[in-house]
Amino acid sequence: MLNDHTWRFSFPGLENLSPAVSDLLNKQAVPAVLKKDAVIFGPGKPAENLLLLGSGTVRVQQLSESGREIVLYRVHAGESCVLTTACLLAFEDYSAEGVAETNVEAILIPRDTFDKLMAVSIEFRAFVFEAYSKRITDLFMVIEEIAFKRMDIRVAQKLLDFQDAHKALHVTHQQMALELGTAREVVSRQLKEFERRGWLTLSRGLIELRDPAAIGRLAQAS
Amino acid sequence: MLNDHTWRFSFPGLENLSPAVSDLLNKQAVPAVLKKDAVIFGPGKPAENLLLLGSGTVRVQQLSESGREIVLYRVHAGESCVLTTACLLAFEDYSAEGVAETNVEAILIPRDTFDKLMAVSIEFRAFVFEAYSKRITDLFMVIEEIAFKRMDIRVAQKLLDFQDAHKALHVTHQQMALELGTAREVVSRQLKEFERRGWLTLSRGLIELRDPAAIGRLAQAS
DNA sequence: GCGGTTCTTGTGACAATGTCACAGACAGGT
DNA sequence: ACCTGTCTGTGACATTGTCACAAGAACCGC
Repeated sequence: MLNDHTWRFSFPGLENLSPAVSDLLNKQAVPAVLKKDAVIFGPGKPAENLLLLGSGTVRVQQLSESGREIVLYRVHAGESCVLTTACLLAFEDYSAEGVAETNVEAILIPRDTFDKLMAVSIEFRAFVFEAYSKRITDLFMVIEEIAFKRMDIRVAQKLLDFQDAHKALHVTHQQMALELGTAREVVSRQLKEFERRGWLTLSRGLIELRDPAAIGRLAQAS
Repeated sequence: MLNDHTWRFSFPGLENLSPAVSDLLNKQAVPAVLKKDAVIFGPGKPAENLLLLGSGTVRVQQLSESGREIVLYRVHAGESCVLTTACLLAFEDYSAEGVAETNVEAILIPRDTFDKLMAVSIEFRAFVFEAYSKRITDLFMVIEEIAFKRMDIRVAQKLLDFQDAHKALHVTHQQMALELGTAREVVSRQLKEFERRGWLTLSRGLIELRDPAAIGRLAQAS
């Protein structure tokens, strides 16, 4: 599916390119496949290409010295991973990394092609700037959450966000803690408290929501 | 100083523009002066221009519903404030705002001139992308700090960062708390503890460092 | 099955941080 | 001096983070 030029239909932001630009993109872009859990960029791994995701998701997370982590945001199909070009281009050492959360089909755009596209296409520029804006607002939201929001509310929100079609979550407490940037014990305690209230039931690697409405009411609380 | 075209010498990132590009910039850029404490952008204040700071600083901060705040980063002379164009261009409601921390001399670049410059100048593109990268890494560092670092260490670091030539800080505890995204009482307690150890002396609106070396040792601690 | 191993979860004790309610201290104006 | 608003100090308590450790559950080889 990625070796012809149909892949670009996955990118709503790139629909209105002029034929010449479209052509350039088709000629220079390199399809690639990344395996689940591959580290796409990270401390000491400079990236040379802009990444466009055709399928799958990439998780961007921050590591701390003490071993704790927090998920900053996810890049989904149809979006570009601007960090690979911009953030890693020059700046000081920081410890964010990007990991393929599933198998990923992606398009690599080399640096000079990227630059050419920025020069010739207003649509491409809009596409890139939207990506940047989205990432920055994502980071703002993360900061707001960790700096100002109560942990029980954040746990409740994650439960609702991550539940599947059967109101269940196949995650460990440790994985929840990583999402929230806190310690596993904190998550365990909150979940246990929710279980005590009858809002959910816990088993190994599985959380089943029994009263999503109640959880939702907590998640709404200021 | 801003009504001729000498202002551009303040911007190291814009030194190597070609004459034609330089000319465009000189013709279209609009000098402006912003008073101290002016709100440059914020919730419900869309901005239409890219801002280049000739002098002064702009503080970008996040507000919470509960009234607490945190400083995200500062824009200094010679830098561009990318949020004014990109972040506010479309996205959902968030509550960051930019405030002139001093009187500010700035250059406004209208949206279409900005776009033109992005199209024609590789140097200008590099300038803009560096600005974006810097902001994103700034935000990463803020997240790392508030999520993973101990408060006593963060207070110690701020003391060293903000001290003047006489090892003193003319700030209130409330202002320190805003920098750190915490409550005033927490800062007061930490400072009192430092005073007890003989590291500094406290008086109303003034902190005088007595043993910066000791404070530095704490600031270094993992 | 059985023992060994690893991953996951539970828990208590304690430290660090955040919240709330006040009181007192200080500076400036009148 | 008095009033007023701002700034600082403090105790009590709630929430969150850290540490140490134990118990359960899944998995594997045998």
